[in-house]
Amino acid sequence: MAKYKSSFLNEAAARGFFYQSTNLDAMDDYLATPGRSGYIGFDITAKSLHVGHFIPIAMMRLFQKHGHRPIILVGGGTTKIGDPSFRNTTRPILSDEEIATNLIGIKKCLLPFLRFGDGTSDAIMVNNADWLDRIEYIPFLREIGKYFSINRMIGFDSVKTKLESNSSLSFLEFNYMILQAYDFLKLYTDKCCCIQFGGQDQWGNICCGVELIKKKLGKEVFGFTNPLLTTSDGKKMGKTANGAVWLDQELLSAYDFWQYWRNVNDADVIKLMYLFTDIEIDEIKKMESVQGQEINELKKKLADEITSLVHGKDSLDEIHKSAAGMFAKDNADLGAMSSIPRYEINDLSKSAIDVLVESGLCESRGDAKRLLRGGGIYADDKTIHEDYRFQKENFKDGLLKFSCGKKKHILIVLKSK
RNA sequence: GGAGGGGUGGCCGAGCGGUCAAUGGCAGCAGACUGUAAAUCUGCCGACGGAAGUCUACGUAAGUUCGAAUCUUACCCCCUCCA
Repeated sequence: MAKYKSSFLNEAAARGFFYQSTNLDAMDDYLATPGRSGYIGFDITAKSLHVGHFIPIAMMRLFQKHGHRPIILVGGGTTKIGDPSFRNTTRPILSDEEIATNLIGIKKCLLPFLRFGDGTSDAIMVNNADWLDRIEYIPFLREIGKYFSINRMIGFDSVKTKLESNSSLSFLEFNYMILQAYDFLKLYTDKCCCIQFGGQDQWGNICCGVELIKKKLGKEVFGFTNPLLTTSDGKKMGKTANGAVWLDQELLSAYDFWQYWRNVNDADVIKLMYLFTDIEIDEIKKMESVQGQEINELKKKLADEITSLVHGKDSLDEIHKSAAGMFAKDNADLGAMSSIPRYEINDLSKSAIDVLVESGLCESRGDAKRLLRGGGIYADDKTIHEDYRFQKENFKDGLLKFSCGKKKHILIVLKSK
């Protein structure tokens, strides 16, 4: 039944992580023995990872689960250049300080997913600034640059797209793939790392590394890419009203994180179960037949699984309480909903508009007015208008639920003077 | 270095002296329908103001005009071709 000799590949393929790879048979043989090393690179352009990074992370987790050693390469060096692949805008170049701060945040994001340490399958983290920062131009060109064919490089889709889109590709950016290839070479020689993982957009860059090692050392190493994480209607996943779905609690609360998964498209639920939960494959298979409204239960399960992985199991209880209170409208206990943002007022004469703007529920006064006129603002689930006045008797235990649309809520706290 | 084409709101993309806060599309937000889903339909979509209106915006800076996103000049940036 098993398609591959390697248990890792079997599970990775079954769960939907496989997009394409170099010499699959040889890689399968290689991975059939535990204790192998594979790496994934992250650019450190922000201080947290987000859902866009989730597939590679989940896959490294799987890699580790099957007894291999994940190497997380952070691009302290390459972030100073910016990967131009498939992008039409040049990435902003970050300062050394920003990169250093981001590095810490990223490590923090990875801790729940991977076991770091010194054992054979323990993850390690390396920073390519350690070698890239010290490169000397002429020796580098002579030792590495000579293996790259410009003719070939401009043929890569990642580059071609950029060239055809009427945007310029600077020589700086053009070097990105060479440096990434060099990373692979470096990890191969230093850490005996024979596999590079990445998103499908990294294919060109990954192949460069595989080829470099082949040409320079005559050794075969492997590349493996994941499909891009998209929703069933073809959009990129990972955006909420507030922006990206960050893994860092400070950038996105556990409650909002849970809500994100609770609200995914019906058609994506099963796919996400396979990719991001630890639920056994056979068990997920049984869920595939669930239809209609029942899917909501699966979504809750999905949200629970992923949230407890990222933010800890303990966060769930509180999230469930808040969610039930906000959506089931039983208004049981506003006081218990600590996941819902609060905003204090001490003056009942304050206008609804002021509160909406100051609490962050609306972006500007104009925005607040538009929503009020359009009937999109609710106090205690009843539509309110611009002339709304706060009244003491509307507060329950000093709390009043204020909502923008059906999903964004805050609790107004009445502070008695 | 030379010749030509361009830089417009989150993105794409019209406009080419007044009626332009700027057509249209995408994205976004809200409403209806639902299941805290999708699709669909409706409305909104620079800021401030109750409103009249005011301010800020069409690469940057000066200028011509009663009046400029639209014309002129300089500068910056991008693209294409030539060197």
